[in-house]
Amino acid sequence: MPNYWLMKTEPTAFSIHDLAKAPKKTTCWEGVRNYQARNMLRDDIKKGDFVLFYHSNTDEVGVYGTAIVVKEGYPDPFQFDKKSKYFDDKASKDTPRWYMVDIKLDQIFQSPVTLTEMRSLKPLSNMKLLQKGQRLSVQPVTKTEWNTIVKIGQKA
DNA sequence: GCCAACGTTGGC
DNA sequence: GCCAACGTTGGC
Repeated sequence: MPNYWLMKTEPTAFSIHDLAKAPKKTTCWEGVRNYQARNMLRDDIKKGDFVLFYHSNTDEVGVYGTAIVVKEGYPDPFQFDKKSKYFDDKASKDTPRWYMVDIKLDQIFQSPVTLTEMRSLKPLSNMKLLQKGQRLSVQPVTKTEWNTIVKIGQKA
């Protein structure tokens, strides 16, 4: 049984359209530097799991499409790269601190399911994303939440 | 650009 | 282990 997740990105840094243009429409999800999110990337997110692709910090905030996990948690190499902004001198190859997964584009929605719209939907009333102060860039999503959003995204 | 909410750091 | 200071996230 696959699980469902939501991943946030700032589209100025990496958007779903960038993912569409990437080789094999696949990218590694580097740069997550939060322990809770790290634990999910390392332990919980499995190959074949589904991802809601969310744009934050933009004019129209919301879910822009879906992706599939094609590679499970492995050490984020940028933590070892002194030139990277994600470099972490407390991490070593023997004891990596940060992890990432690879995801592949599934579909881009006809039009995004906006945060405003999501707030108005009953089945999403308990969704983590909509709770106050929720900043996690990787979050679990229930199957119901997934189905609700994807249905609207596809229809729109 | 503002600012509330949250996470991390570091002195004690 | 406490907590103030600081940095970051992210909606608006």
